[in-house]
Amino acid sequence: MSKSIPTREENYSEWYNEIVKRADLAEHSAVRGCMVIKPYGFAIWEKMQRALDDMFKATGHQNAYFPLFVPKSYLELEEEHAEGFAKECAVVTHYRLKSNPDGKGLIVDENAELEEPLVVRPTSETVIWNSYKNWIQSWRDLPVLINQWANVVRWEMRTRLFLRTSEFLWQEGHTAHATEQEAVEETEQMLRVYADFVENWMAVPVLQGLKTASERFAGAEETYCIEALMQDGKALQAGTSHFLGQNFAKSFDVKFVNKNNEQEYPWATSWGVSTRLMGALIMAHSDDKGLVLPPKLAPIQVVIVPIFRSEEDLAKINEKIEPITNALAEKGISFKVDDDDKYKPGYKFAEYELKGVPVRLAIGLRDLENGTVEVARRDTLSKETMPLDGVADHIESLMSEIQTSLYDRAQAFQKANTTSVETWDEFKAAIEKGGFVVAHWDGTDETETKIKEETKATIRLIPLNSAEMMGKCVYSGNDSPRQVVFARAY
RNA sequence: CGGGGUGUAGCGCAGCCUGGUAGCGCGCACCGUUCGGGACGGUGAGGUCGGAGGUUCAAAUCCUCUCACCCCGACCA
Repeated sequence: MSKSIPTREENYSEWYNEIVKRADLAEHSAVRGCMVIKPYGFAIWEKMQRALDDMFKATGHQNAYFPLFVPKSYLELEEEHAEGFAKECAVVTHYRLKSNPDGKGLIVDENAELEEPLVVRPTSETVIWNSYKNWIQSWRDLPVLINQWANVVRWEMRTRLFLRTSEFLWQEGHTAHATEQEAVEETEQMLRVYADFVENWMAVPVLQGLKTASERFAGAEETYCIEALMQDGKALQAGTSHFLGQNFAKSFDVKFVNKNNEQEYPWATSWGVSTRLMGALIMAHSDDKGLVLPPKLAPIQVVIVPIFRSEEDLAKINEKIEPITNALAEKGISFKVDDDDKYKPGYKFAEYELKGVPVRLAIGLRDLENGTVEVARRDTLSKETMPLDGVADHIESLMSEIQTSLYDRAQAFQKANTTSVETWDEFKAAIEKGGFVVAHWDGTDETETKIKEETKATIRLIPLNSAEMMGKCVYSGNDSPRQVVFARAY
């Protein structure tokens, strides 16, 4: 194992790949486009899941589970949805193998073809609405507020660990409401939940807004999104929340009887975030020494490295460590004492920096004499020696300080890399430089496409609640009612 | 799917051009000395050379096919 990883400056994507590998987050599997999430990486995902799940429950949702397989005929029912996902579906056509009569191994049993092919879910709107048909009859059955944690498959041409894999883990919320207004409110509420999570747990600031028609989820009336800015100046869609109108209700013939005994189609939403958030987390905070994790999502918040020569030294040091770990445990702060004698302290320091552990304590014989301990912060790489007394309290406040500091740093970066432009030349220069570019757009697909072709920049979002501000489209010069946010994106 | 590249020990690589007993560094195991920013010495284990087929007395090396991964594009959370 070489000591250093490429710097962000040298090669950003290689830096990213190395962090994922070296911090033990994930690795490529033998299956094309799929990844193995390793225990340390999965521990972070589990923390994300826990926080999000609590937030979903707090907003009245319940978890359920729907099948992995979607009958092809279901997928076909909502036309735009079908068209949007058709190109990337894995399809199951047979249900049995048999031994190869011409040699060794197994072959598909041609006598075991399914009457109807099953699609491995790229998303679950269709199976779920097929169930909702039975669940929803009266206005009293509404709203239906369901979430599921699941894996989905989208057969991607080019994959990157966490950012885009053929199979990925996510949650998908699927709700049904009696009125359009209620569904829109749900859509917006869940977007705020996502923004809250990403900002307050991941310490990554996001922009919130609406997607343009071309970027909209297949089958949605409106797609809301949160967008985060990565350190290389590219945008990353971190979560989406869709207002689905009555499209799926109509396609699956789901109706309810309202208070006036009239048949109505319910209004739908769906919303999701995925293991892609892991990519956002990595790219938002990490540095050339490795991963940097916000305390709220770090599997190990504090690592304690005793510095010792003999077993006797270690025993003496452990006497001092024990009160600290007891106090940390009481405060609910996770820790690890690494007294492995195989590696030297310097090696351990580098290793835990690579893994992004927010705080490191080092304590040796010198400290025993002085009644001190060395406290190091991963985010600033700063160290201080402080008295043993009160160190747990200090760590507790460090946790929130680091959490806040990471957010502030990311927000300052976002601010510094958001440019407002008026002219096409300014626009091209700003896109080339990277970051979010705020500009007027005439609202046409044609202009959006032209801009994408010429600069590779896409409209990341139309900011929510932005005041009308007349101007001229940066590309066409036509009238534009408001500014939108452009960027090159992942 | 197009263009470029890479597959040889757990990891990183040399060897291939010019066919002839498979090597180096790191890691791993054991022993000793070390231990406050990636320690050192000694001994040792570990490889159907990505896979299949072909040429040849002989293939990591030459030929064909195939699979996987990486980088750059088109598609996408």
